[in-house]
Amino acid sequence: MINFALPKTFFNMSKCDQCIVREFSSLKALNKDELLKLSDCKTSHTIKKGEVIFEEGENINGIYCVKDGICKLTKLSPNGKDHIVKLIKKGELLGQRSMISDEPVNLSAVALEDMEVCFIPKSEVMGFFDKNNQFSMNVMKTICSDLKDSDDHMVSMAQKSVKERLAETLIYLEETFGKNVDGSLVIQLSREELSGMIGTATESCIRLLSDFNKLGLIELSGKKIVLKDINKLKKIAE
Amino acid sequence: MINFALPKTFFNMSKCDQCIVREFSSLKALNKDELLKLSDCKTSHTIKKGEVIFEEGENINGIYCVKDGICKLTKLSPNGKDHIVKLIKKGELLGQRSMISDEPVNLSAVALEDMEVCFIPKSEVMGFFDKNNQFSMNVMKTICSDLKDSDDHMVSMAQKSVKERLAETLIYLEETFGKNVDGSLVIQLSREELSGMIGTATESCIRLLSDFNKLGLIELSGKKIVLKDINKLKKIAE
DNA sequence: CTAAAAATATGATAATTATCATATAAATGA
DNA sequence: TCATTTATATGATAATTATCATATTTTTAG
Repeated sequence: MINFALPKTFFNMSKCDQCIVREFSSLKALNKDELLKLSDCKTSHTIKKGEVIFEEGENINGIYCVKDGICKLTKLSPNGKDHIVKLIKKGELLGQRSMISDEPVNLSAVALEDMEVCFIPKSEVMGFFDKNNQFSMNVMKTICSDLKDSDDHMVSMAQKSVKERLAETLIYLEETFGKNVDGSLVIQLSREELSGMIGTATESCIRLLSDFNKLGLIELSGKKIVLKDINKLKKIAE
Repeated sequence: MINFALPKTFFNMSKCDQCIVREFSSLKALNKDELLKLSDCKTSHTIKKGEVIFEEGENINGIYCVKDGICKLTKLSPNGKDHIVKLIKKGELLGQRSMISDEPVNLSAVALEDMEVCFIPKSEVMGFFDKNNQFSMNVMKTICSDLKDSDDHMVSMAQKSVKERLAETLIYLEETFGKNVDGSLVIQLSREELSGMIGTATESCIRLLSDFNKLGLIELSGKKIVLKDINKLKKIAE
């Protein structure tokens, strides 16, 4: 997305019907009138890398539409570590479950890159829910998909070794977020974050990355990770 | 529930508006007319302990309402072990996610006790969906609750030790399914099943149960497990 | 640009967990 | 009933993973 660094006021004025990422989410079911209403009530926000969009336990009273950038959804475990439950990229919505359950969010959202997000108040979304069947069906399908992913993920966490989980996660990152021209993963997580995704100590994660590197499965240069042998990685991940 | 071992035909005739477990599920939103329609199209089934209701990958084309008994929802991991993702008791519905996503089920359902279940065809449920807003909202909230549970569960699996997970699971079993007059857990899982819930080798699970027993946290007698010191167990589970 | 802080890396060691072997107890079926 | 299978239990050992210590590299702030 080209951003000419327009002043925030203008950005706030931007119309949802011209927003391309809308097409990637449940919002694609909204008609012109609904989109106009949406434009009026939404607020746009710039989030800097590392900033928190919302925190576990908070009442956010609406949903966020990610216009640009990537964020992590984390949950603090009693052992003091943040587990990364999910990564969210542009086009996706945040806070749907919380809104429907009428509960505080159970995950924190933290920007991994600079982000542009729009906040849509609950009242507005619930209105679409009542009147637009396709919209509510879309939301429902998204949450169902999240549930399936989460169940699958749970089984991986419970049944696979750390090595298997690391291989699986590296493949997931490449498949979901792609690679740069030099072949390196577009999404750059710190070793600590990667550990927080696979559920392991940071040192163990670093050690396994070194092993993969020595075995020629990946290539490490600074923060960059290149997957060199996806087939072998897939075999490890099973 | 008292069951006089009525012939199956009579059982099939039973009316949904007189079914008490309906009140525990999303179906409570249905009105009299809808319940009559439901009675006509549902089929009732007796499932013996150990029998499979549906299997991962199957297209079930409807949902099951659990009238009596408990079943496990499992997913086969590449390591050959069945992971128990969730336990389902009477009053709950099965197969909602699959129906909404219009996908095969991603979990298998196996009876842990003799069960009575009713099958409701997809066409019927989807009709309620369109016409009864409260019903679809109930389903949505159930799935949202499942998603939250699954995310929480995922973090436990990823971040907690086997000992912590075992303590957590024992408490969950007592809180969810209750205890007998002698104080033992109502739900009786084999050691292998318990291992499949916490994601560990059966021997490790047995060993930890022995440890808990020796520490006076639980009492083992045959298949029976009595939680003797819930506070300490909770502390272990964190 | 440089000092300080943070992230990454690796070694040494301890703790956890899995695996294999084997014994005992319980459940099942003819 | 008894034999046979299956489940539970425990020991010995190996493999995995975490923890602590300490370099080294990279990033950040002044």
